[in-house]
Amino acid sequence: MEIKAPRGTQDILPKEAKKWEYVENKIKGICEDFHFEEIRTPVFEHTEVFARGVGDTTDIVQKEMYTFEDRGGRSLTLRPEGTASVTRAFVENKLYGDPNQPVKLYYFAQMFRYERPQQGRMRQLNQFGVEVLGSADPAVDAEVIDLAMTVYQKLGLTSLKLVINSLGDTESRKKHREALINHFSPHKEELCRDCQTRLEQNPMRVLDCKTDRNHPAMKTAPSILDYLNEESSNYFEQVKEYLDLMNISYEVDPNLVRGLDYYNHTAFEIMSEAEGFGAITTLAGGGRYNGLTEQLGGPNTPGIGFGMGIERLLMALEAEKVEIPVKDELDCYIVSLGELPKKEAVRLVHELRINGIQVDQDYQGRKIKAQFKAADRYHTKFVLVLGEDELEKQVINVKDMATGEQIEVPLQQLVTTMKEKLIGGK
RNA sequence: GCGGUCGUGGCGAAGGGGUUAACGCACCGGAUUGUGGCUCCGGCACUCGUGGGUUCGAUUCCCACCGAUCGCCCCA
Repeated sequence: MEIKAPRGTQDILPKEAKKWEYVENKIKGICEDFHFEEIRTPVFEHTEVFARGVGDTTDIVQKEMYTFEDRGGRSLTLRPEGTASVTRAFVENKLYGDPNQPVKLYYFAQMFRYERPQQGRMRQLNQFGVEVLGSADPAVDAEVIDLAMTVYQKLGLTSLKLVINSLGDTESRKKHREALINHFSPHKEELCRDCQTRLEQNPMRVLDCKTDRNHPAMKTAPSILDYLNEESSNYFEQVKEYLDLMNISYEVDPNLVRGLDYYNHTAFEIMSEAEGFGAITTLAGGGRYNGLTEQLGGPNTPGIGFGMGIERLLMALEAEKVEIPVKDELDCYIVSLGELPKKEAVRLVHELRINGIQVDQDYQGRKIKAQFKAADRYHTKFVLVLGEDELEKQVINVKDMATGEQIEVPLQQLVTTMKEKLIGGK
């Protein structure tokens, strides 16, 4: 075993890929119901898109990016998340000028983060995400949260927890920041090393530190909710009101901070509470980012979105033992015996297929018994047996694998007969 | 980036310094000149993760590396 997939990457084999396909289709249908449209952006961007967008002090930018130089000396980065890319595309393509506002977008995309892999944490991961740009209506915040919750619920998950918080606007955050620094500075030496640097760079993130969660200063730390100015506070109240109207239950956690710099106002996270889910519980996270378009050189446009891990979604479905319906059947399989019948089989397979009938045949030189076994493994509905005798009579034996019944059909009528049988059987 | 556990055929899994590496599943062939799901018989590991060391001899002992897995940090 010499060549292996790079660390933190995985192959999605057909059996698993069917589940992905099911989940993706289901989600796309929900996006259509919510009137979101798909956007596809490049896998890599200029590094500054993320450095400026996501924020220099974040873990993602500081230690998790796949950054490389291309042959022209440009610094490029494989996207670690979706919001910065979509916002860049929004600005670059002047979607703010589109008469249809807000612009409601969704994406399925691979993300890349250089981390130590473990279950539910890959270096190449898949996210579904949405971004709404161009509206500062709190009903949009509620809509976006509703979309995420709807996805999980329609897929069959029940053990979910929605946690929300408000990070306030710039003014509120500034005041809160000062309060935090004043509050924690006397205890600085007692905090963990990470928190000591966080205190300087992004004091808010001290709040969701797990190492220091039991430090007495944590409990008395100033809550952002007490520092929201009237506008921010009203905004948050309205978001909650809309959630209430839709009967979406949530928990307010003033320590929910989110790791990325661009967030303000609404922040939220959806977690799984399913048994046996391991250490990782976050299924999706998102929030509002009203200043981001400006940082990426566009006009000031409000935005909100979330990212949802597909790997984790599938894990959650498994943890809750939700059955994913996958098709594992084959309409027809031609068993041929001998040289001439094999030639005729090749022709027949082609003919059936161009008539929209699913069919396969043996390519391993198997004996008849083994061909039947193969057909059985494929869960074939009808096996079509063609030997020298049939060929001479210009007929083929059609065997219904469920009942064991076998009938003789003239080759010329095979397509029509099979069409009838398959439509009737569905 | 840090710590624990692990690495034998396609899969699951025994073994243990000595030369033929159990067993089960799957697969292929036969019993049944051309018909699946049962039964029986037979076949199926030039590198026991990779590299180095100890030894007359290593898959088995030691070291390093790689990978997987669980946890920490952080997040999707």
